[in-house]
Amino acid sequence: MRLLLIEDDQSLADGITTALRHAGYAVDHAELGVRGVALAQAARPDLVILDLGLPDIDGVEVLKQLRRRQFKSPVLILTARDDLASKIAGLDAGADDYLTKPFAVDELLARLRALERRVGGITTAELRIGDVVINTASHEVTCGGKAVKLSRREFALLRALAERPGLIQSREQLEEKLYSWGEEVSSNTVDVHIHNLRKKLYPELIRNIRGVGYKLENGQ
Amino acid sequence: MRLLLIEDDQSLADGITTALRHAGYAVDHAELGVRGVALAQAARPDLVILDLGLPDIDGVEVLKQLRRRQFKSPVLILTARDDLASKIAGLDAGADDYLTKPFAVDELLARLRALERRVGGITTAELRIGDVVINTASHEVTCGGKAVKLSRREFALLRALAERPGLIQSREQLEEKLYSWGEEVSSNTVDVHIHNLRKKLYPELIRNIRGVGYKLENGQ
DNA sequence: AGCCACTCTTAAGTTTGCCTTAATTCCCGC
DNA sequence: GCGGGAATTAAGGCAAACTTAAGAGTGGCT
Repeated sequence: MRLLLIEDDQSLADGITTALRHAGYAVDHAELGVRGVALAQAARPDLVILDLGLPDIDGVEVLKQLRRRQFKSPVLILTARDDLASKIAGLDAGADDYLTKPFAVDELLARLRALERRVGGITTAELRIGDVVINTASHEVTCGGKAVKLSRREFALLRALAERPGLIQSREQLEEKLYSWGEEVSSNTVDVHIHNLRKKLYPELIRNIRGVGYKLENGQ
Repeated sequence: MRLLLIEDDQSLADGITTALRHAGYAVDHAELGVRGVALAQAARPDLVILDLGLPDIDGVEVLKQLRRRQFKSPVLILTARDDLASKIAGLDAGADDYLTKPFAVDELLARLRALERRVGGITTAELRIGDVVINTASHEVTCGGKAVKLSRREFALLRALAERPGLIQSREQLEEKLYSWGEEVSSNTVDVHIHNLRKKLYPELIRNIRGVGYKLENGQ
């Protein structure tokens, strides 16, 4: 799951970024509105967090530009506690949710999950593939009822596959979902994580199509 | 993946077309707006690349006509660098992305992939020829309900044929669709794959026209 | 701050399965 | 029947995928 954060306050941005990365998101970060618009088009994030109080362009204007360019991913806006006017303007311009500063990171994470679900058309926080159950909120995974402990990357990978069961995704596509800009890997990392997932769950769960990519069996 | 290019500049169109073919797309090409609208309805492409500067109808008008006729596939528009007005008009008329000329082919390919991804779940990724069903997303093929395991090249070949049922395609044309630049083969590879496909599916599916090429029977 | 545990990335070695090649046979049209 | 395109077959080579292990990096705990 790829996410774009448009936020000028460096320390706040750092905090959010690390928290989100820990939660398994690939996070891109822009400090200015113009850069945010560019990044949104280049990186095609699944979610955007947009601070309305940017130093260059007004945040609402950034949002309008995005929507005008057919950018469809949900946008969550961050506003100051008392800035009701721009909050409303933001929602009118196509924001999907808002959060007033200051906020708890857990709250942010919860809202993001809700947004993901809303656009994915999914109603529960659980993904099921065969007898593997993935809880996207608690990051818990069970296989045949037994809890399985997955690391961050393993979880992100499994989830990326589970969101589109049956669909084949290439290594490159999967890497895009796991890694932010400047985090790119240059090895067979995906292979290794796939291997570890197969070991922790069961080998037949993830199938490889030689020369094409990986997919999850379309769970019965 | 089937694609329609509406572009009047012959040399540009040729360049784009070959690049796209090598990237695995089945490309139809129209030089005029009217013809583009007709082809879009006849060929049902999964993606459209539309140059806004056409000699007959205005490109934006083409797009409006398409959308008015319930044409749902994503459309990427090509504009001159400075023609901001028609770019915006294009987006408002239902374009999904744009690219300003001149552009690098890689950029175009990247955008197309992004568009595919965006609509990935929406477009039905199934081709049917008689009782052979080809799922391009999961690379699964069934023949009379039974799953058949195809290798990458076999799948690509079957897909190339199935995208144009009834049309005779020469070995050279098929090779072009299977191999990218610098991968050319110098033997009867296509023959062999055809043979294996016939064995795995059924012999009558693929017909040879002596001296011309191969075709799929126009599914009953 | 320092230590410990855990995870991630890299890279090398191994396995696997597919693709190409090419030789041979088949068959269609002349 | 003859020529040439098409079908068939089998094997070797090769690249993709798998496996393993080690070292770097990270975070957590005391």
